[in-house]
Amino acid sequence: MRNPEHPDTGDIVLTKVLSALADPLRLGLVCLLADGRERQWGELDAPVSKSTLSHHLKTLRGAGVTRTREEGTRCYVHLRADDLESRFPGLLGALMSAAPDDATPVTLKRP
Amino acid sequence: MRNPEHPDTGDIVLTKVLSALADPLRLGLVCLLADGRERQWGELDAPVSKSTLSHHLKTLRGAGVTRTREEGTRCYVHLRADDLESRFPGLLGALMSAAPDDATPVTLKRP
DNA sequence: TTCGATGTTCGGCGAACATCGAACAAGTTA
DNA sequence: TAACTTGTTCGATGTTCGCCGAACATCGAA
Repeated sequence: MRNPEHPDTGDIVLTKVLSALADPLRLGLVCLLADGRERQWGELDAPVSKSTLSHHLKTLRGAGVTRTREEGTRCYVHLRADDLESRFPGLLGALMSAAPDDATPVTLKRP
Repeated sequence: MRNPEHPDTGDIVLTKVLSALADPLRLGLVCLLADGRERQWGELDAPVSKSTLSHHLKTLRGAGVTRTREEGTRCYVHLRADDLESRFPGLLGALMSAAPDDATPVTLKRP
């Protein structure tokens, strides 16, 4: 992730957001991040390989759903809740209240 | 459409709805239907072939977004707004307020 | 400087998808 | 009955997607 590409808030495209959230695993990631806390890659316990997880996080990032911050070799990710709320008012809340049923559960590795 | 398959309201899956709505053309169809009126297929003016339109409408139907009714050789389609609202409160409204920017415009033939 | 940890990118695979034209099925109408 | 209208289904084609392992790049620590 040499150049983490994050779309500006105004450039977030609805269909891309929907595509990003249409995958159960990515929806699970968003559910986990919905508490607003920033997480490090390594904390995330998802049932896919490292490279696949990287791809999914890239997809979320490219759609404007999450924002990634680098610190040394580590990456931290958090939900762009405020940006999404201002671009698509009410959408995130509506999704989160129904999402847990369909999302692939993503948890945190033991502290 | 020998057997129009419509999922029960309780069986509507969020990720399928999001997938269905992640396509600009299908989003455009939903925008057109958002006024709650029932439309006949022939009324829909979309920039794709007949068979492709049929496929898209089948996708929406299968996801539980629309409901199709047959009458003779004609088919009428309408948005399952109430069902979606009860299953995912607020979702449709949040989508519709931002959708027109990204959706492929679908209009009605000769008004 | 060498090693280990952390992510990214690449190549490849099978599955799913979007699209079209053509053929088909089922009613309506002449 | 024959012709027309309406929508579905069937191949075929090219694209995208999700997934993996392997190779690579980068940084911090020993």
